[in-house]
Amino acid sequence: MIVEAAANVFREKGYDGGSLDDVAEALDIRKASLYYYINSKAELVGLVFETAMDGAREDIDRIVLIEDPVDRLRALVEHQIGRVISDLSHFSVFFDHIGFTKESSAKSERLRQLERSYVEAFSQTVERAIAEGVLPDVDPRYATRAIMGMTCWTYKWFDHDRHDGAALSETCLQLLLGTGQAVGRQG
Amino acid sequence: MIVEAAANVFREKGYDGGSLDDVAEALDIRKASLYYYINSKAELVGLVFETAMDGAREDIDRIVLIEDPVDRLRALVEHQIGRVISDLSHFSVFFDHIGFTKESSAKSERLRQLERSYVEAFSQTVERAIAEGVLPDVDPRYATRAIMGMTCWTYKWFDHDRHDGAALSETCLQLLLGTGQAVGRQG
DNA sequence: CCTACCGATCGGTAGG
DNA sequence: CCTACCGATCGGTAGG
Repeated sequence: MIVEAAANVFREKGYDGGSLDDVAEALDIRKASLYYYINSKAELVGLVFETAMDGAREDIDRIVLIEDPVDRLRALVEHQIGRVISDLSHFSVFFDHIGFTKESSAKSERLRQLERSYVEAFSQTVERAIAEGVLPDVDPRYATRAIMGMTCWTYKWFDHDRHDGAALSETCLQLLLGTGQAVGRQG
Repeated sequence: MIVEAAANVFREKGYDGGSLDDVAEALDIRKASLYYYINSKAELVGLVFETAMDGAREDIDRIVLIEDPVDRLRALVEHQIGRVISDLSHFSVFFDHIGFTKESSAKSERLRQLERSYVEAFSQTVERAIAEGVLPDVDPRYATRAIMGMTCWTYKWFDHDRHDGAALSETCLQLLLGTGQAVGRQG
């Protein structure tokens, strides 16, 4: 698919560094032919964003409904990491090139809102975990960013041949929940 | 300084998206004049990397020497966050455009080694925290990445007008140490 | 989905 | 530090 090809190109070379010629070459067609499917390069990268977002949004609405606090936090971390590592190209483009769409078109405005509502749901889940005592009593704004960093950062280094997503999720959860023989934690 | 101007331009527009004309304009000179100071665009972005790295390296060598496990971990988190937020432009370029220097010149090889030894020192500090029981008994490789993500991710969202670096550091530490109240603060 | 092409912009150089 | 300029590449269009 054209969106997959674009995601791979933009991941390797960046949005500005990757050309439509590169995308076309990956599809074994000519650049001009791309315009049969898309109207502009900006629209193409918008489709990459959308693909990354749409999948992630499905999960989070379901996660919010989980009742057990630990299960809910676990689901949040596992799904964030799972989404990112199963779609490294899309998320690389999404994370490193958001804000490049200068135009405030209806499309990019919709994307920005999609992202906002995603962060909002993520944030609420963290807030509840704090209120329920599953996480320490910290500033929920910073805790949200910290946990997003912990999980999203994955796209910078994760390699499917060398790393294991489940083990990573487990590590993150243990760091957050403080389980294990942590000092001053029993009680 | 020319490196500061370049960092700002590359942060806002990316390495490929930001032109030498942009950098020159920020300095109120002509593009050709930049070549009195630099030999290429790649060299310029290399100088941006170097600036970000050199500062961070100073700290970490000192942090490794701290004896108290909690103090050492605290210093690691505080300095990582402190460096990133005091140099948002440089680190944005560093994190999002590393690997773009295709040439394996002596310079870029030196930079890659600088980065490797930095990650190595960071990693050792996390490993020791696990061994000493300050962090849960998790895979140190993933724990290193998780903590780097937690702290480095800051460059994506931190705004000096709206956020407080010290409060963020405190939140990260409490999440990691699992204490409701701050640990290791009083003497 | 193609060939052919355009205007704009880019990194970099000549020569002062 | 400047004016002037070059070759290459880019996103996008015409017309089929």
